[in-house]
Amino acid sequence: MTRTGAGRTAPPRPTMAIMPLATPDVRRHNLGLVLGRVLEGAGEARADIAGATGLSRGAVTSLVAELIDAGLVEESDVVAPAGMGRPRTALTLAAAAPCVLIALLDADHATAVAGTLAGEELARTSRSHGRPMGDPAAIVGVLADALDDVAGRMAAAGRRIADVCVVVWAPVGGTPVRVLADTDLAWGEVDLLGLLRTRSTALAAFERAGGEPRLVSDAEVAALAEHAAVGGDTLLYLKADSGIGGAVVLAAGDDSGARVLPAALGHLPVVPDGVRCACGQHGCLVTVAGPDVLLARSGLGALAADEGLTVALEAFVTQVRTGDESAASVWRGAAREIARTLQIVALTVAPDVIVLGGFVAALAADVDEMFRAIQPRIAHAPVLPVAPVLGSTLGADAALRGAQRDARLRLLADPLAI
Amino acid sequence: MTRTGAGRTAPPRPTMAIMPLATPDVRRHNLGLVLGRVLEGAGEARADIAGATGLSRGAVTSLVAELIDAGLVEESDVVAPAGMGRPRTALTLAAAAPCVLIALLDADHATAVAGTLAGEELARTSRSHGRPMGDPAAIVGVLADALDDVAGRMAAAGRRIADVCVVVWAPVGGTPVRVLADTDLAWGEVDLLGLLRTRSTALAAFERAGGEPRLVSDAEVAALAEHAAVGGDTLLYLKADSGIGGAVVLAAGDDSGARVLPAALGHLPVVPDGVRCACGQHGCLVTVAGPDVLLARSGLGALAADEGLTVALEAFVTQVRTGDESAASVWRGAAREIARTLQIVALTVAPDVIVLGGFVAALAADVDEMFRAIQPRIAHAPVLPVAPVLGSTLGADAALRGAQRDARLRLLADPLAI
DNA sequence: AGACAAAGTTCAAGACCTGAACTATGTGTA
DNA sequence: TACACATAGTTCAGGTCTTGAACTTTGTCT
Repeated sequence: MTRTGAGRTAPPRPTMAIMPLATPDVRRHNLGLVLGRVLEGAGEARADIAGATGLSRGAVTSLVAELIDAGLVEESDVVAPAGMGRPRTALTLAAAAPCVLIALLDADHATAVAGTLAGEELARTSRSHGRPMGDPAAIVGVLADALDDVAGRMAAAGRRIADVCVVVWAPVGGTPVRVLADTDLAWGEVDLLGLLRTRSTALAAFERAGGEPRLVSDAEVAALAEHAAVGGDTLLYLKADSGIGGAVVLAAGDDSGARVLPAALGHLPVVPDGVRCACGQHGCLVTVAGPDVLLARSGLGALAADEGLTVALEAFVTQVRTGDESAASVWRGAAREIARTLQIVALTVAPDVIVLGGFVAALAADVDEMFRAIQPRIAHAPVLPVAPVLGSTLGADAALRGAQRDARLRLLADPLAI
Repeated sequence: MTRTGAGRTAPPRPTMAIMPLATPDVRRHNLGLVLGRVLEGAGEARADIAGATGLSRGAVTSLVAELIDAGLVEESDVVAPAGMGRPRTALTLAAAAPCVLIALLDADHATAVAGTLAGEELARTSRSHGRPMGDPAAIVGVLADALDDVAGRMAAAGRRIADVCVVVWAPVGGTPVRVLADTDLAWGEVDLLGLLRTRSTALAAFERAGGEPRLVSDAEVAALAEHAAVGGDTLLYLKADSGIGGAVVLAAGDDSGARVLPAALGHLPVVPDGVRCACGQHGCLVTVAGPDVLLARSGLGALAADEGLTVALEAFVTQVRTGDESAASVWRGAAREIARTLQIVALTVAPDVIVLGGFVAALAADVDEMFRAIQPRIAHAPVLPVAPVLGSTLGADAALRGAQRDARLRLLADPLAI
């Protein structure tokens, strides 16, 4: 043991980026506010927006006019059913408004989706990539094809591309951001955006035009989608598919200030001196509650090998829900460990809600029960309600919807830049 | 096990409090920006502020004039040593500017401190409260006396009170905020602000004047102070005095958007099926690394009973640092558990820095070493540097300084309301 | 004493929002 | 059919703020 005083040093202080505000910043903010209402509400009129945002009607008139000029908003032909007085003119996202591209890489598919700023899906291409272990290049080729296919259809429809977001089923980090050495996917550290840029003409064109594509992990955007769906200020998300991941969403009042912390929940060492994990630690959550472990213990390993993980996990869930005692017993053990993990994290971030995604969504009630059972006295204080553990209702599209939401929040910060 | 579908429901969605911006909001923001520079910099002139903030010199002139009118800023007589040209007129916080009151309750003292917005200490009163277990009312009386004493001195000096912040050595939460059932302090759930209001004329007067006193836990404000001192975007703070607490600071770019999550690190159940803890769980960190456990194991229990916890812990640290093998052995075990706890939390919030406060600050290098030793392969990816574990350099005043900083950040959001 | 340099002030111009007056466009009733 | 009424949307004067350039102030240097 060393006992030298300071020893190591802290990272450099980030430059105090405190910016002054001027009148144009007000305009930008309010434009985002108005456009957000147009996207959110189903055909709101100017008067509705004024009421909802607190802006004066005069200001809304001017802001909407600017958004219409920018080609983002249209006056809908459909005049809302009025009561008395002049009928309201419903506002909608312009039919030819720029779109958002999401490229998603999950356990066995490469999917590209184009959507409107409001989250409506315009086009989708999904291809099985066969999961060639250890070779990101092959997978990237499949993803690039899907992306270019969707981008081509958008070009044919006369839509510009406002944002590109690449979602990958693995942890992500660093600057510039890249896919990290992942123990589940068996990749090394990969500059996925860089690889994709060389294969996808659409991505290359987007970057040449000054766009800045983003790379995110599926857990963080899925958590964002769950937060939008279920609410709450602080949300803890745990997802189990072929591995276990998670994220914490902290919403600063409104959603636009939301911050997402990716959390490596699957590799939380919850069993001291437990089984050695591929990540190098001992007793990680995946070693006691990982999908492959559950399948092997409940005799579904062969099915997984034949039909794939997704099918096997569905079978497992069915067995548990139909009362198969063997499967139920395996699941009880796993649910206990998941509940313990959630408890540990809950003590450090105090979530208002906990959401389970992936195949555990259907079994969330069990985890909720166990989670409540292990609450310490201190957390039972009446003023601090225990967070409910909910099953995701978003299904497989959670990550996709979250990525779209993420793109939208980003673009609303400066609508005229779209 | 129940398997009913949804089962429980999520908490109500917070009302989307997205506010429109108008020109007065710009003014408020920029006033805070300028006042912040005056507080931060040592006698900066208008031109310096213009350069640092990006505001035009004309705007700074106007903003400073308004702050001077409000009695917050003064032109210092001390003209800075100039080179060429007209000498700069240094700006400082006004000599009679309103002050901030901090009332701090720790393991054995009740302390009240008055400070300027810049953090300079104006008055302090500290009294031993004898720690009468189970009786908050007696302690509150001592704290109220200290607070009123300091407030009286401020009144005599002609200072208004801009903010009152009560810091308590225990977890805090709920709405309205209160001290939670705490296992270390042996209190129940206490409306500390309410109790204090009935005993302290200063607090009652402050509230009558429209002020909103705050109640925070020492760990969260101490974490804020450490963050200000050491930097980084995400900071994980663990503090061990008579108990173990912690907090996570997330700075959204600049410091003013910082968010602090109180974390009950001492009650993280890190040893499954371990010793039963007073909180109701098993194997909490305090049961294996709590100060009283360490003292008992190293034969310092009697000293603690005689001379108090602080003295005994100092003795323990000295023994460890001077190579007493018994103490060192005890500490090695505790340091290992602390490092494991930090590792678990680090996997969920990915801090840039970890800071240890309390008596472990002096032994941080050991924890740092162990923390690095248990990093899994995945975290050794070159793009994700392992967070350094640093010992606090702020000492016993960390919570106090953090509370002052918290008050300042709050007041800078609307300087004219001061 | 006069040139020079930098700090600080003043003010016209422009960007925005508010609030009130005004116009547009329906429904309900006589 | 006509007229009152209610609600949506527009226009515009007034007020708040910042910018940027011209101007004043107050020193040092030659």
